[in-house]
Amino acid sequence: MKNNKLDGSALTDTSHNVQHEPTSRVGRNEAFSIFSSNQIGESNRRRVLQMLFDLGPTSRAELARLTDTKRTTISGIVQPMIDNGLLVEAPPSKKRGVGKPARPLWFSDTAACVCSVVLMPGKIEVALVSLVGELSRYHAEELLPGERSKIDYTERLERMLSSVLSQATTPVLGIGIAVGGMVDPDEGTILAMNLAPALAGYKISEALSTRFGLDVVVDHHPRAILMGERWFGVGRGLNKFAVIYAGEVLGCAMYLDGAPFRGPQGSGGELGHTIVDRDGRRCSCGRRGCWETIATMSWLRDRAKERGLPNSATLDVERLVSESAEAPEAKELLIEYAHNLSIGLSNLQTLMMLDNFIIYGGARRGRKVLEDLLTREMDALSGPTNGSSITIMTGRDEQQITMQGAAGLVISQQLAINY
Amino acid sequence: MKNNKLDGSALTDTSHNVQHEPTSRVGRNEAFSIFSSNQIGESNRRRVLQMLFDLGPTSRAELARLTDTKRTTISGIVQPMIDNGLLVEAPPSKKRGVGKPARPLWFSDTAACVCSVVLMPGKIEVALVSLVGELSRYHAEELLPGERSKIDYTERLERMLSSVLSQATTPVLGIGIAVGGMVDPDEGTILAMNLAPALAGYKISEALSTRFGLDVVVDHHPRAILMGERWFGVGRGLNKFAVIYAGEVLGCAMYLDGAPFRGPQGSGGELGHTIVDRDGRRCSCGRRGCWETIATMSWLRDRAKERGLPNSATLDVERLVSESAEAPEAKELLIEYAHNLSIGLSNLQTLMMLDNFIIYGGARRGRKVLEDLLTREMDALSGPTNGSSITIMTGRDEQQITMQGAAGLVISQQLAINY
DNA sequence: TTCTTAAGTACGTGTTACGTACAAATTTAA
DNA sequence: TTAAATTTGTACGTAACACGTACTTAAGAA
Repeated sequence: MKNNKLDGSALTDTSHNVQHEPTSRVGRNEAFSIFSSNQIGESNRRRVLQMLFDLGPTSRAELARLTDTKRTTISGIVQPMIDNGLLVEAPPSKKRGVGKPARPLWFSDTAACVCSVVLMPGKIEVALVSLVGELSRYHAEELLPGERSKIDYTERLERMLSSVLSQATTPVLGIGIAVGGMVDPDEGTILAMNLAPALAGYKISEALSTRFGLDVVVDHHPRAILMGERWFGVGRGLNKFAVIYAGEVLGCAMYLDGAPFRGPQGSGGELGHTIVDRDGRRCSCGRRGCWETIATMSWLRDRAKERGLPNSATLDVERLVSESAEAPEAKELLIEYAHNLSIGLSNLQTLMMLDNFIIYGGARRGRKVLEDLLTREMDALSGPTNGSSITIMTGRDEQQITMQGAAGLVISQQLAINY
Repeated sequence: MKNNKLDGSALTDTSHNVQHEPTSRVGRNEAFSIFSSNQIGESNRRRVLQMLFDLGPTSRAELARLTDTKRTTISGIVQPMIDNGLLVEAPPSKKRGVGKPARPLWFSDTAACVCSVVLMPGKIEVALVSLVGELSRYHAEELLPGERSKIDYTERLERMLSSVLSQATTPVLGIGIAVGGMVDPDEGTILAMNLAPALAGYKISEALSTRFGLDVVVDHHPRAILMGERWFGVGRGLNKFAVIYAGEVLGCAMYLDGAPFRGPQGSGGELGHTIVDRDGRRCSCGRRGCWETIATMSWLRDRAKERGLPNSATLDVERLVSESAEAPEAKELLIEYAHNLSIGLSNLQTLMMLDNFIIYGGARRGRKVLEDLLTREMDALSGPTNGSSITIMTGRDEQQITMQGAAGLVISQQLAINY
């Protein structure tokens, strides 16, 4: 078993990156359970690590205050982690008051890392991500349409992983995989992948965990972005926010009550296929008037063409924004796009009381202008009755956050508080 | 402190129903927390009680198997509860195999009860509900439109409570209140109540817990029904289901991941005001095309009038169903109603992967016929791709389930697993 | 220099579930 | 009728853990 005490003891295990028995996945809705005294320690270790992630470098005394426990309790929890090299004592903070200066604790640079994979129909990316979110050993390969058999993917993926893992200078906590398709995170299986049908049914977790002896966690692309924001982005410390992927399709992932929302077989959060236009156009899913029928990039281009905008076939949100400064027709279309996007966001807000949204996908290129428009449209929809302030944020570098998110999947599993 | 050990020790407290310090409400998303050994016991006691609620009478050995613990552990947890009279050993079950016969444990009839209140604009209901869901000492009073000042409500409520509480023959665990209006369950405050504006801002929890020395839990009507179904109805043991109140308004309450969904200030689940008809009619909330604009009773009557159905002004779903057997126009309207209802349900299913729905409100009177129509419409919307089977159930006696649900609010709070 | 304040540590205590061994109650088979 | 098998429930010592008190260390303030 690797690192199953979460005190960093695995860090002194020199046999890392070779055959191990991966820790078992424990879901949130296990059958009935009873705590044992042994589990207390495990649970509390996880809680402390989660706090550190959420808060940044924090002293023992501060942790004790926040948890309403004694300093001695925190010391007892973190000391083995320090001894094992997972945590280090940072130098005392500059602004000091009276009394002995606190020594903030933080993750050691050399403590551990996660191996991240982004698996897309035409591209495989692999890298190492440190516990502070830094990428290294990044490597990417493209797969041409002619070379997308199952064996093409698996051989290449395993070769890339071997290469990157062998370059790791710190222990690897696990392999996190973001997939551009449908996956079952519980089973670790790829269910379907557009443009790469050969991968349907691929038991990627089992295959790679057997091959490399590491925990393997899989999830789909929007949820990986969600975890990236949660661990290393603006979602750090937030217990409730959503990532909206607004591009050629409309994806959504939600962080609710301190945990990512996952339905059975990783489903759920299909905001793009909720009905917002009862008598609207037929959607690819068979329903009528799904959100996807009125707020995707292809809708935008179609609409631009209808309205006679120039170069509508290659229109993207960035260009639409810049053109909207001059051309009233472009501005009208931009507003309509924002309005249609805001309908989905508003429904999510009305139903789940989510009020922090991070925008990815093609809409991300609308940046501040689209943010402001969306905020205005949302306020108009919610009305003044709803006092809660809605925050719309534009995502950062999508490639980086996805890699970090794949790492976040592993971190989340390791820190998951199951009992 | 009353019953804060949850082992039934309060049951031997002869001073029940008088001044006590109510236990503090602990939310789910507390700040960071650390377990102590003492809290383990509390947590495990709650888990065992929750199991018993969910499973019905169950022996120690069975509980031990289900929790993957030793029988001795379960014995240690339940013995004080038996000693204190909360639980009793039922006679051995009839169907026996080899070995010593098991003694199922179950709640004692005389163990405890909850005082339930249903507070509606024109009506106050009070009763006692036993831990097995039986109502007693039911008492209701109506308030005429002329007598709805705040003092009218509070005096009458306190008098009714005094009367019913004094008739309790078993200790009262707390007072659960279902309110036909907007409430803030965290603060225990009534935010707004249609037709009874005087009650806005009434700190009902504080007032009653001071007056009667009992824990007071408040929530709104749909969530009370949700809890009624969870503890005493078809939702027993379910971790994921929704209650839909489809009447003059459209309400919704969700049980997700083993807990009722509550947004800040008790908000959330406002499915009725999600947009399903982008260019539809203006809703009372200011938005356009909310679900409420196409699936309420008043929509049904308006539509019946438009279609020239007889006695449309007094139409209800029961009559529509019976008329639809003969009159094609009635049948068409019924189908349209079912379709419009199913849009909201379908969106909930698509987004949150909910697939168990319990229908209350006027739509409840459609019973089997409407259930079947809704199931068919939902299947049509989801398409054959979605293999998950959706279950639509018609609620039972709304008055009874609401009282039981108000009791369930208290039970949930007492059993809440916060750590 | 001395006092005050705060951070971190050493060690004994109480709560808890666990493990082993045992008593009790019933069915099955000789 | 009797003995073995099987299952339920209990007694008691063990180990893990957070807690509480008292202590040491390191800084600023008087």
